[in-house]
Amino acid sequence: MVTQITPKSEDFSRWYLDLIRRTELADYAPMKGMMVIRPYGYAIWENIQRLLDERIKATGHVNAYFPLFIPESFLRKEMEHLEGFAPEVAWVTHGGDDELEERLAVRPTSEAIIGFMYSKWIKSWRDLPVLINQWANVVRWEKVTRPFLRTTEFLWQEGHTAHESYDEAQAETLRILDMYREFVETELAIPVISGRKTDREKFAGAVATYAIEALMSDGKALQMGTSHNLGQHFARVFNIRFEDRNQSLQYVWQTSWGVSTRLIGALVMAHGDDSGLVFPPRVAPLQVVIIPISIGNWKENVLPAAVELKNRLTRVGLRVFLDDRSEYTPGWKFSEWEMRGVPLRLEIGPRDVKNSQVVAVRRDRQEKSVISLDDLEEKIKEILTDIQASLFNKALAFQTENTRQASSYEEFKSVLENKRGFVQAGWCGSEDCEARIKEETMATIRVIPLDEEKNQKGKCIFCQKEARTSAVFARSY
RNA sequence: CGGGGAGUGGCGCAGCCUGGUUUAGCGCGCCUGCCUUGGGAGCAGGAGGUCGUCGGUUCAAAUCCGAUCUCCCCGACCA
Repeated sequence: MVTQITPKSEDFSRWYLDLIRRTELADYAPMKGMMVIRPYGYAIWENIQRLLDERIKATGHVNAYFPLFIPESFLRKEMEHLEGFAPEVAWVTHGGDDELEERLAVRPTSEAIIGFMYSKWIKSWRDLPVLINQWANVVRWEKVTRPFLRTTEFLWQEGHTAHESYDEAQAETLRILDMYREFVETELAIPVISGRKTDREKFAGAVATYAIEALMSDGKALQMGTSHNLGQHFARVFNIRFEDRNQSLQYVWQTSWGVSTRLIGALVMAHGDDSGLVFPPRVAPLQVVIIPISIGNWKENVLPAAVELKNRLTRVGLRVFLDDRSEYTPGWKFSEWEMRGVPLRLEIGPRDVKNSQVVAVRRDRQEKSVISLDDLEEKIKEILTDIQASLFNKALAFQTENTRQASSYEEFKSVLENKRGFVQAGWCGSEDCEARIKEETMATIRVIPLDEEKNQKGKCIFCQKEARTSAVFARSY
């Protein structure tokens, strides 16, 4: 028997942890909260990087790299920022045996060091906008960790931009938010809700934080990406000034934004099922696995056709693996690759060779179909496109089903207790109501949707006063 | 960081309460050979563990005591 994973329905959390290790996405490192992203998991990150980097560059940004260490005094310049991150900063106090004059923070995020450099680089309105992104690792000493969702060290991209005006910075903040939404929906096949964070939930040092939030299949929400309008907070403390078109000295307006390896955890939790992982073809480490049916002297009768199959598909740019290991039976391989979430499996045996065909089985629906070798490439691409779309549609249907309106606080509590999911309700805007709701239901305001106008406002779900806006609540990771 | 649970070959576990017949055991996996292969095959043989780590009690510690590291669950904090 093969090591089974805990069924998703039985214990979601254990299912998630079992699956990640069993499928070799990641493994625990011996230090608290740290993990190794193994090749199968890292391949997803590489796909995410490639597909997102294209978009970042297409919107005019360029990549650079800033230091891992940030002097303590830099972090102290923006107090709100420091207070927000202080509890989770790792400090370097020694270089070799010598104690440092000033402690260095291992970056929890790079606003401070980038702000310092921007003050050196920006002098004139002609230098603006500065649109820089970096792919990097950051460290946050979290108390509770979970592979991919929250680890002490994680990989991400962080964009840092500087602009002439508030309006321009705000436009950038929203442009990126929408870029993230489009990226996550198109490539990860995960539908999201875009919106603004409340002051309580916003980034330490930002004027406003926007986020995309998705629903995992256990009904809890996960923040998938954030985009911050930093206003002039960092510009003032790092003295990032430019002479504007009217020859007057101005502080720049900044933004910052990021997505992390957490997205890999989201893929697992949004699409996975009891048989294991289910990856959308666009980011799957492998898109097609070919399994030769090993009967008789299959190495002579079947294998050459399987190799040819692999070559044809590789030639058109697909990520293909031919599992020609003779020590495993076809049945074993079927289960194994299903667990690893490969979107499409092609079976080829003597029967298929004779008929110039392959048997295709899609992971999302476990459906078998026979494909003629004559129109192999087009057919496979077609199926992969369909899998990508149907995964998104399935997730969207789930999100729609699990997004509810609450008209009374009783209903609100009951939904969060029994069904979870997103709950839309009126909110008066008071932090007190927000805090009390969290205390009583464990739910937080995930976002205030961007298109507030369209939402029914009515009364605050908690205090019954006139609602200032509609908000989306959920229990979250 | 508080409350609870847990660390025993790669994985899942038993043994611990009541220290010594345990040469630390079982299932899966792994290695070798044969035989199989259209949904996780079978047989035979074999390798692999100073019981998380450090210290203490004892003639004797996987077992009792202390510390520490790590993981999991529930809270407080967070991409």
